[in-house]
Parts: sequence; structure tokens; C-alpha cells
Amino acid sequence: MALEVQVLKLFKMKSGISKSLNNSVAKAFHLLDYFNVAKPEWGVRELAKETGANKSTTYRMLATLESLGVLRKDEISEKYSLGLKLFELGNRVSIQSAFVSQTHPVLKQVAEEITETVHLGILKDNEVFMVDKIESPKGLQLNSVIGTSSPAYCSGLGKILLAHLKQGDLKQALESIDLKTNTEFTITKKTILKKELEQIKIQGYAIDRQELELGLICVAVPVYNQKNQVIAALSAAGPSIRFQEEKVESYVATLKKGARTIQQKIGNFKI
Amino acid sequence: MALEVQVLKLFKMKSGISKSLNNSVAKAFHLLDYFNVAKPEWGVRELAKETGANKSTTYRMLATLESLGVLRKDEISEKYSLGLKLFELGNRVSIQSAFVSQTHPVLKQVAEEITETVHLGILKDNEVFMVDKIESPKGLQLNSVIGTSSPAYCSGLGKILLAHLKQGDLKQALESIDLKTNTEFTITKKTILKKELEQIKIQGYAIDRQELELGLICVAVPVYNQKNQVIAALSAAGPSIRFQEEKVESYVATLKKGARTIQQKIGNFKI
DNA sequence: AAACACTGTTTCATATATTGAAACAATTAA
DNA sequence: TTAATTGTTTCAATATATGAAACAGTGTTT
Repeated sequence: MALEVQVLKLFKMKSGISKSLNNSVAKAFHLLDYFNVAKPEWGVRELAKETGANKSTTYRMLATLESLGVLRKDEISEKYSLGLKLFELGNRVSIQSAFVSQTHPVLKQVAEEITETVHLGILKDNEVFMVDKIESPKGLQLNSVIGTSSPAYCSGLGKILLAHLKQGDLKQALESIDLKTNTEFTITKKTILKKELEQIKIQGYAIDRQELELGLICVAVPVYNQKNQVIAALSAAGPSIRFQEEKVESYVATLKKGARTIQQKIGNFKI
Repeated sequence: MALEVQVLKLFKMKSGISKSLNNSVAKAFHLLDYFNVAKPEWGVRELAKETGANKSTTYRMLATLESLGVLRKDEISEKYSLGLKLFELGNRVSIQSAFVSQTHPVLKQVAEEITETVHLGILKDNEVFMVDKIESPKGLQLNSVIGTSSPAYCSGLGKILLAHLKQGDLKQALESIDLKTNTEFTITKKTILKKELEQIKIQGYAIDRQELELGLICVAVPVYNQKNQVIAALSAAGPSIRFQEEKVESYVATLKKGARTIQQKIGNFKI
């Protein structure tokens, strides 16, 4: 029995995978992971060296993937890169459902710990698009609806997402935003909003204190992918009556833990 | 030797594949092809029945792909669908990362100006491969799907791309094409198609007048890179009821403006 | 011109992984 | 209860993947 095989079996045992998984398929996708932005092209021998696999094996795997259109081979350099088949398959993925299926259990966990309503949102056309929601177990329900958008400047989710935009994108977003007054606490001046966003980016979380709706407070943190790009935001929201200033720290900690769990699950996913 | 294996070997021989390809990997990607827009979710037994494979084999393949994140399993229905891993890999393909991410905003701009559905396509194996699409804001949706291929001889995109092939490549392409009748307007004679392609190359744009589908008209222009190689085509498509002959000029102008913007953005990129 | 260093590719005995019928487990419907 | 679904596991039979070595190119250096 080759060493590699022993290691694989050991890995399977340790990770609790008792199922008999298809080795070749796992190897194929493991190989595809080496084709990234940093190094999108590989030759047979260099890839074999990098992965530690035999060059015959690597050659046949690459040839197989090429014949399927999963990889393509540059005719001149004879190097391989990711092919149109993956583009095709990638376009078929329903990201909404694929993403939520990963994040939903995390939201549930966070909601149980915080015992308030938890939201997951992304920025879409400079508004907050609600991707998923777990209702507070305490009963008091919010009127937020999955699949709808709402203004970004007056919610915790929105502010943390705006705060992490690239400078140019933020400038563009601020220009297109109309700061309507929702409550006496709503931020209605762009200079003030700008300063608050800077502060939010530094402190790593955002609080909405009744800026959208009287009596509603929410705390939000960013969700990163494994490239450390902010791709979503996670928040806990509840009635201001229940809200205690000294709890903010613990809310943020729980939310950040959830955000990290999501980060581990989703890889390099980007909306 | 099982029958299935004999058939596979026969297939390999007939298609001129002498190389020893990895069976399991080929089967895995063959399986993934069953997850399409028409049927995005599959259970173990129904997929086994559809593919003609054994249900144990199918089960293990699906479980393997799920453990890799290539598929995801709905917890309630226990059915499988395409997962985030494929989305991630699809986004790493150079056509996505180096091309579509650049061209998408241009398509959006063109679609807003023309207020019809806009497509971006390339030539792949003598067919039109749909790279990107912006739906018409007018609502009437076309059944085109990103990541799929369709015949080149009966679409605006295809005709403009064929027209700009090198003579030798065009000759080869025309030989391999089968001019099937889709509508009463479809070009079915190669001599006529040849003449039309010459005309199209001279005038700089192509029109498909209900050649693929009754009631569907589209106008297409070539997209050049900075080496002045035609690398893609840009089109506007809509119902023939809305189509006015005198608008062609303005459509072509807007499309060409978009094509030039893309040219500036992408440098010497080649598909 | 010969030797070298670097590619990708093929061979073949052998070790390994995949296969499928059957049995099992767990739900749901009649 | 019976019947008809579903997903899952088992194990011997068998097809398949493996890797060292040889081969076949290409371009570079001696």
C-alpha cells in the first residue's frame, strides 16, 4: 500500500468520513483547486511536483479533464487552464439557494444564542437585499421579508456593507442615495453618514439605533469570504426596550463567530 | 467484462480517443450535465434510472460530489443540486474573470439604451456559445441561457462571427454545418449563406430576421480586441412586432459603441 | 555536433478502487 | 398491516488507476 493511500485513509478516518467516496473524483477537484488567480496555468510536471503526485497520473488526469472541456490546453505553451465547461456549470448554479443552504444553519445557531431576530443581507444596487432571516424565538416579529430590498443608509446591515465598499464605489453609492427621514434618529446628512461609515469600518460593526423604525435597534457585522472580501452582512435586531448598551459587545462577538463560520463554509464565493 | 464497459471502449475507439482517460472523472462530469435549468434537482434513484447506471454507483458518486461541495443536498427533500464549488470554479475561468466581469456593465448600458435583450457570444466548435445576457427591461423574455451553445448559421451573433473567420476556418466550419430548417426564413443553402456572410463582413453587422425562431429578430456587431481580432459578438434581440427597419442604423450605432468600449477594456484578451 | 535539460506521452505488471446484486433501514401511502 | 417508495451499506468479483521506466520530442549549452 502506497504512502499516499495510507494518508488518505487516515484522513478519512480522522474527519469521520466513513462513506466510501470516489477517490478519482475527489482527486480531480483537488487538482482543479490549484488553478487560481495567482496561478491560472499549469504544465504537467510542475503541477505533479506541486501536488506531490506522480506525473503519469497527473498527465492522465489533466488529459481527462481537457477532453471533457473542464480544462483547456493552450496550443502553444501546452499549459492547462480552467475551461468553458466550468463556466457553463458555474452559470447553472442557483447561488441564492446554494448560498443560503450553507448559511442558514449558522443563522439559526446565532439566533439561538442571541435570542433575537437574525438577518443576512447583501448589497444589491446600493440597497440591502435580504437573503435570509431567522425569527426571534421571543415572538416579537419584524416586518422584514426575505427577497426584498431596503435602503442601506438607515440599517445596521446597510451601513456595515457601505462602510466596506471600495472608495470609488462608495462615492458612487453615496451620490445615488437619497437620505429620507424615517425617524428622529435617521441620519440625513451625507457628511455625517460618511464620518459614521469611517468609524464603523474601524470598529468592525455597525449599530442602527432606531434610524429606520422607532423602537427598532440592530447590530451588524461583515461576512468575509476566504479572500477576505466582504460579501454579506449578518445582524441581530430587536426592540429597543430589550436593548442594553452593555450587551453590544457580546452581540458583536456572537455575530462575528457566526460570520467566521460562514467564511469557512463558503470558500472564495463572491456574489 | 460488463456490457457498459464494452460500449465505452467502443465509443473511445470510434471517437478516435486512444488515450487512457479516467473513467470516474468522466462519469462525474457526465452526471453533472443532468443538472440543468429544466431539471436542477435529482434524487439518487431517479438519476440512476435516467442515466441507466446502478443506483449504488450513483449514490456514491453523488455523495462524493456533495462532500466536495460540487453538489449540495437539500435537507428536507434529500435531493441534490449544483453547489457553490462549481460557482466558485466557474468564476475562476478566464472568460469570466478576465472578460465577462469587464463586459457585463457595458451590456447593461447597451440594454438600457436599446431597451431590448442584449447578448454576448463567442464561437466555440463552430457554434455560438452564450457568454453573457441582459434581459430586456420590457419584460418579454427570451429562452437563451448563458453557458449554452446554439447553431451559428441562423443567428445574428453566429453570422457575424462566421463572417469574420479566416478563409480556411470558414470553409471548414461551413463543411461541418448542417443547415436545418427552423422557420420559413432560415437560410438552408450554403451558397446563399456564403454570399450573405460576405455581405455581412462588408457592412459590419448582421441581422437575423426570424431565421431561428418565428417572431424573433436580432442585430449583431463584432467585438474586437486591441489587436483587432474578432473575439466575440454583441447583439440586441427582440420580437419582430417591435422591430422597425428604420431603427437598424441606431441599433447598430449603439452596439458598435458598446463593442468599442469593450475593446478598450479588454486589451489583447483572446478567448 | 554532441551532450544536456527540459518538456509531454506511453507502456505494462501490479496494487487498488469501483462495481452491482442483494440486504437493510427508514418513510410515506394504501 | 401491507405495500411501495426512498436512501444507504455490504462484499466478492472485476475493471481501473498507478508509477517507474522508457520514449519522443524541443530547445539550450557545451
